[in-house]
Amino acid sequence: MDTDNAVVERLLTPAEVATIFRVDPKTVSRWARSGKLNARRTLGGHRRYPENEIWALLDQHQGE
Amino acid sequence: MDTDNAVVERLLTPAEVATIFRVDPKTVSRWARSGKLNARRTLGGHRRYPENEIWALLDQHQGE
DNA sequence: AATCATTAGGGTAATTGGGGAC
DNA sequence: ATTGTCCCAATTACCCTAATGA
Repeated sequence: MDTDNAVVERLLTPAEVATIFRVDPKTVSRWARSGKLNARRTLGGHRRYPENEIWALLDQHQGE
Repeated sequence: MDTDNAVVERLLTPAEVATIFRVDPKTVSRWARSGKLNARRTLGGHRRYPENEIWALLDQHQGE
């Protein structure tokens, strides 16, 4: 298994992003819908968020 | 000289697909059973997924 | 042959999306 | 203007056993 260990962007669930920012998961969805947050979709329509983007946004809003 | 380098579709295991979409392997099985995902079968009945299709679906559901 | 991780099933909790409203 | 909460339907996660894969 794992024939080709390509670097795939790791995705976070809405709940995980919500925990990181200390907000409600619904708020995370609002961010995504308003374009503030980039998101992939599962085939069922649930959102998955690129981990590196989340951390980048966290750092970016530091010290404000 | 590339005598017999036919383009063979690379197959991914359920666990690999699950990792890519950040879902449970069972969810991938449900996608296959509902026709959302194309799948081949091992002789024992386990599913294998064409890699190309997986990446295409992941990219396709980008945005919004 | 024997071990151990993975998968297919099926059932039942938990999460998520969407919509609007407060 | 942003966030949290409530509702509902759909999707997904976790539980188990038996079979397959390696």
